[in-house]
Amino acid sequence: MRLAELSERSGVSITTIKYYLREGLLPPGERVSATQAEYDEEHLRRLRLARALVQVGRVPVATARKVLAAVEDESVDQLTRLGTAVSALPHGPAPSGADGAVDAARRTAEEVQRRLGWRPVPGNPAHGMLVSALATLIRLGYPCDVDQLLPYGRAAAAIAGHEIALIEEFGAPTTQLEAAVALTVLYEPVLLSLRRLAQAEEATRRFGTQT
Amino acid sequence: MRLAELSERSGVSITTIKYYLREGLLPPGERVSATQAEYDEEHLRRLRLARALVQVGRVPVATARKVLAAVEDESVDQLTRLGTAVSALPHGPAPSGADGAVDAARRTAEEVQRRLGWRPVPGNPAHGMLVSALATLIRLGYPCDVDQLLPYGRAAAAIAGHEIALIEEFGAPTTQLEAAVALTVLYEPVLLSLRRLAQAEEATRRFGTQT
DNA sequence: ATGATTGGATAGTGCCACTCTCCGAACGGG
DNA sequence: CCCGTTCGGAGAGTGGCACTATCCAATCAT
Repeated sequence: MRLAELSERSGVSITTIKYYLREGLLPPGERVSATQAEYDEEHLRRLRLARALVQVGRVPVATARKVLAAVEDESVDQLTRLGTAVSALPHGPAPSGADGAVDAARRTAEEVQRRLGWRPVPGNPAHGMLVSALATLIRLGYPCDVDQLLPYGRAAAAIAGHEIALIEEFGAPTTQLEAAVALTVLYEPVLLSLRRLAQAEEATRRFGTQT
Repeated sequence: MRLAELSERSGVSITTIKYYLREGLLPPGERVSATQAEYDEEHLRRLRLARALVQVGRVPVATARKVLAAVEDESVDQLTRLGTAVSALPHGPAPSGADGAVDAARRTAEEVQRRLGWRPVPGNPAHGMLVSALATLIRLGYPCDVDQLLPYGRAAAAIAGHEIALIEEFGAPTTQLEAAVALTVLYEPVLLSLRRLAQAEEATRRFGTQT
């Protein structure tokens, strides 16, 4: 198909697709002549995934390029590709450094992981994200001790189990990786909005009966 | 205290504090002379909360102003203030409109809430956020039927129950509202990073034994 | 008295996701 | 074969946003 059709079927404007091509989010189409290129269903899927990452997942364009590159890199094994792709996703700023709050947060984070029976993964950026968020809570004076966090951890474990099982159902390796990335990013707003809805439900149940 | 001390104790640069004052994130200090103003501990708390919302919660400055204004608006009752504050938080784009995916997403969202026993809250922006995210998943061809979503909903309910109970422990109404906003926003990265850590744990457990 | 500091206002910076505009080559109906 | 249309590509420009650099006059400390 041509650029115009790709644009129509994906709902992404032609100029934006050109921009994505320039930024490497999308591989170039198969050149059929000096000024014409042909795109296939694979391009359409990639474009939709890229669009979802950028718009829904708020992943910066440069980051999305790395993620998609890792998904397609067939030179390494599945688990490494998955790790590379997920590590490239945004994680917020790393903890500032020498700070009492950061030290306390780091200790809490490690204790939580130990209590949940998770093996520590030193290089995981999600760990830095957790420490940074906990340090902020501590600085604001809000409680975030281990007992507070365990319910979150158990909820996360339940969800993750579900997700990994779901991903296993996708056959081809690249399809699995695409699914892993898509589900990791796109279920974030689902989880957060369900949490807010649950909060609203619980708040009205406790604080008031009307409206 | 003076601006300089407020800056030092909060870790926010003087120019940024001035910017926040201009944007209404922080009430002006008490004018002690034509060119001097005095700030108190309340300003420090507000500043730290605003900073956390903007930096960690990625809340736009204009949005943070509305949220903080709702928290301090003592002219209405607690639950309304809470609703206003949380509604002002960012929710991503609303669903596009006339689209088969959006319709299916809306039906799924309502069914999930029904199955979880949550009363439908029509005006809640979190609902739009959920529908929008589900529509994106549907467009990408990933499963997000009711059975997939129920574990997320149950996890969200468990977490929300914990949080509302925690908020009730804060005495003063304004303090409670501040806590509600802070916990809603600042626990988001905590929850998401725990989910990613849980995914990593589960993935290594199933897909490989080393690294 | 006087140099430093303070609070306030205005304009500018840097980043980022697009988007506008132009170009020359190719397609295709007549 | 002709010519208006469409195509892909490339560089510069736009708008939004979170700051930030600079300046100014009043005031404080010595």
